[in-house]
Parts: sequence; C-alpha cells; structure tokens
Amino acid sequence: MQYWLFKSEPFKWSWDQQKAKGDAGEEWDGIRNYQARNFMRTMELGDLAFFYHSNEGLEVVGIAEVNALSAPDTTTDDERWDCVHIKAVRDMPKFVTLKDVKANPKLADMSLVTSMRLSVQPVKPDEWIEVCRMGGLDGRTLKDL
DNA sequence: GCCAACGTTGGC
DNA sequence: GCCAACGTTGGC
Repeated sequence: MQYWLFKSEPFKWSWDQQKAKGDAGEEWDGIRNYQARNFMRTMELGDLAFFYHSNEGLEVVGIAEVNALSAPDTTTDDERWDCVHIKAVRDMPKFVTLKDVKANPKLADMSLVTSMRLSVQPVKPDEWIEVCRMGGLDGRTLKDL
C-alpha cells in the first residue's frame, strides 16, 4: 500500500469530472513522462492518491484510489506509454493549497515542492497523514471512512 | 501571459 | 554519449 499524488489541470480534467465517473473510475491517460509512467507501473490496486489541481486552484481537492493496474494508454499507439485507472474516493473537507504545503516545514521534502513538474509522484506516509490532517481528515483511519 | 525549470530530441 | 535546441509544465 503506497500513497501518490496525481496532478491535473482542472480545465482539462477536473475533480468534478473524475467524481462523475463514480466507482468505475477513469483511465489516467496522456502521461508522456518516463518518471511518471514508472511510478504508475509500481502502483497496486487500492493505493490511495491525492488529486491536485495544477495551473488553476493549486490545491489538493480530493482523494482517489487506483482501481486498475497500469495498462497500455488507449489514447496513443506508442507502446511506451501506459497508465493506471483511478476512481474518486472522497472530497477533502478543506482543500489544501500549495501555499499551505510550502508553509509547512514538515512538507518541505514533498515532491510537490521539490519536483514541481512531475505530474504523478509518490507521497510518503507521514506526508500523507499531514496533508490529510490539514485537509480535515485523519489519514490513518481513511480506509475505514 | 510570461518565463524558469526541466525533460526530450536529434545532430554530431 | 554529449549537448544545443526545442517543447512543455506549472507557478506567478
């Protein structure tokens, strides 16, 4: 069980659109970056991820779950690219902004801060709990909600 | 809309 | 295998 963060520009694919897909979830297509792809390849069913709005919003808006393992990206014939599927789990009661993350010394090493351009990134367990706490959730009991 | 950071491509 | 050119991401 690992934690992740997925970035999306809300005018391309928003949290509302993701939620509209319900438990069926949706393919996280369009990733054309090896690092991001490699992270997706290591994901397991049930892994949880923050859903982050980049460009506009600049905040963690919800929590999603990996519900299909990495498989060829259907939006390209280029066999180098594959991706997982994710489904929305729940909203963050309170959105956690990039500003909030940067202002928290505990999150100074978070990829969101240190690897600004990486669109799929790992989140450490203590970072997960901290961001959940800031968002009004107890990350430790999240699976029981 | 600008531009810095950084990943990718392609010539050599 | 280097590195300059180029393209893209994403914060501001």
